[in-house]
Amino acid sequence: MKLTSKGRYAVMALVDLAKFNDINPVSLRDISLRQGISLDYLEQIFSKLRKKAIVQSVRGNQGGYVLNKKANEIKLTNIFDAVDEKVKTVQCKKESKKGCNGKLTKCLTHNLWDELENHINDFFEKKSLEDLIKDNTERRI
Amino acid sequence: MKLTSKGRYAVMALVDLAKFNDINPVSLRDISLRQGISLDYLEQIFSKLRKKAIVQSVRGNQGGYVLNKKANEIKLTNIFDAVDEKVKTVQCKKESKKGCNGKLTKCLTHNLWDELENHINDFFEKKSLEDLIKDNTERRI
DNA sequence: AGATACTTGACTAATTTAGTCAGGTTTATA
DNA sequence: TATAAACCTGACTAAATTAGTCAAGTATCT
Repeated sequence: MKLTSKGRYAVMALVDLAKFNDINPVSLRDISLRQGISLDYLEQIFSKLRKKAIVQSVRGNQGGYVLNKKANEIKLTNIFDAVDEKVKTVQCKKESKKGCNGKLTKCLTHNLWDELENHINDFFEKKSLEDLIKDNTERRI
Repeated sequence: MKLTSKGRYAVMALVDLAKFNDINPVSLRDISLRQGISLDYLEQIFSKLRKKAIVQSVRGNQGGYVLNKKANEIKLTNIFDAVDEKVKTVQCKKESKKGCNGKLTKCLTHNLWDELENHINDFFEKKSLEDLIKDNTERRI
């Protein structure tokens, strides 16, 4: 059970963006340097974030990205959703009609995995970008 | 972020085992048939469970496996630990001395991933095999 | 015009997963 | 004591996923 770096990077990059988001847009190049994430990879990630209206791009010289909403309105759920980071505990959900493992009944542990998914998603729905920034400035080393 | 089938199967198999665990040990063959999990794969999984003293094996004809503790003493944590299903949110933990991403400071979101790991592990520590069986018999279809 | 920055899509190496396969050993029971 | 049921072990592998890289643009500010 692990988090992929795409999801992790997306969050890291947005925290960075939110922190340095004053008058000027923040360039991916800067984020790349500060966070140690490849520029090409960041571009892929931000393309997705833009499509989901989490950030806005500013083209041209001195361009970059800006948050498209207030930091307290951006939840982890939104970010993970944008970059296709999903919580998957089990396959059997998709084949909705049938039960699990091709049987007619629900598998013995079906409810458990549902609970687990909800438990994790709860966490993602409660945390906003604002929380993360606060957390970070308060506890800086 | 997804659960691997090794972890999922381990839990399914143990619930099955606990359910059919009366006088006789339960054979992997039966579990394999009931749960639709390959026998060879089950053997790998049970070998690990046995090494961690979660189950006990009974050899010979009419042999099989038996729980080695009471169902309420076996937590999901124990099971996942036995089969190396780990919750990993980030790599940077291992290189304990240094910060994250090879930098000197903690990465911006370090605390977040710690919290997430704890949040998930909490769930695993609270759920016991007994809970799962109860859950299952109560809500059977 | 030129620099800077975003945009898109194809491609790929490495890793992980989810098993399979082969060849054992042990032991209850007939 | 034969034998079948069941466990035990380790090596192997195909498929999927991840974590990017690479190339070739397009847009826009100065």
